[in-house]
Amino acid sequence: MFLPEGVEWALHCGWLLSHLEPGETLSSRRMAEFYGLPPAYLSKVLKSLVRAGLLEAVTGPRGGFRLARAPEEITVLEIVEAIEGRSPLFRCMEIRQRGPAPATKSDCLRPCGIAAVMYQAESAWRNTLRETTIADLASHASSGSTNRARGWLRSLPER
Amino acid sequence: MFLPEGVEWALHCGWLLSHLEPGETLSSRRMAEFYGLPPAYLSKVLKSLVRAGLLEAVTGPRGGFRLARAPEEITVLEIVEAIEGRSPLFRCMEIRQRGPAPATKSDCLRPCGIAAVMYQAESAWRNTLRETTIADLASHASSGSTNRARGWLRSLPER
DNA sequence: GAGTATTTACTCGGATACTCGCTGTCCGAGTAGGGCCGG
DNA sequence: CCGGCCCTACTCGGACAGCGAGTATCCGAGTAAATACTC
Repeated sequence: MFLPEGVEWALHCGWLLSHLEPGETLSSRRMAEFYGLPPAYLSKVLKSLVRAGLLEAVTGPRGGFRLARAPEEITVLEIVEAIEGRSPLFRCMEIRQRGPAPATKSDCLRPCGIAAVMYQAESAWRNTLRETTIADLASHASSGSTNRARGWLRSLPER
Repeated sequence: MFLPEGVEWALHCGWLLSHLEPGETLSSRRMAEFYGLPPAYLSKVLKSLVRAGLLEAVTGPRGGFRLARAPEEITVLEIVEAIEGRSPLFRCMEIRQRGPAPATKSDCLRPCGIAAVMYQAESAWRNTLRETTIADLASHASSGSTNRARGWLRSLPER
């Protein structure tokens, strides 16, 4: 059971978009080229980010995507949830209520110990992802990676 | 993207097996009956736990499963990994090495910031699951649940 | 030369196939106990 | 009544279908810029 591959793509693209000048956009086609990804599917992934309000899309020539907010205001968790969905990793099916000796209604007011542990672990996972923003990714990236991205962006046909 | 449903089943069955007397076993059929689960598929799930060394299986009449270790020595994480696999939730495809401006070998000695965050979050998730054992689940369970399980176990045809 | 209508090329957006893993099921090998037969 | 043999019933174990989410792709609507034409 893996996270969708699009999550990784979305995070990398978010990082790349944070290196644009204000107001500038970058097309899905360019990003797919930079990372060697299938353009059509990447477009689908980025569309999810637009729906979630994390990216803004500009149609037409010289159009593309840009961050809808400042990089400091976009967390890794938001991007993950935009692609993967807000549904919990662990879904309690309440099997304790089934069978010949089902749990009573009063017992089920609180989640069972198993669900509690799973929810707690998932909360730890989400909290870690929430503590990192796109800006953090950019500031902690190696200078080599940053220079490569900026250089490639400048090499694109201007305007 | 959900965790396999078998994870929940395995955890509940582990909890139930911890209520057996030493040396006693409980068949897959009985457990499926108790939780209202498809017997064949539950058997498949429990088989994974045997492969992982968490459960012991006894074939033949009056056979079944029992915990391979003391409940205090079996963590929730071990059960999850036995079903779901030891592979990480996030799998870095190293897309930074692809495209027209690939990352250099020296840059890739360390994981990129994105992979680092994902691994850190996953580590937090696993650590939480590792801190809880089957014995903890049993001790924190409501008295109602415990009594229901014990009572049902005693109601089974003896020997 | 300047303004304008047209063409063009490029973008995102939604609707449509394909693949693989989780879900679900089945039947076979093996065993422990119970029953039957003989002494 | 007692011992041994056989048989049955029940268990786990591995191999075989079905479905849904993720993967991948295509074409259409819309737009901004560049172009060509007219005045």
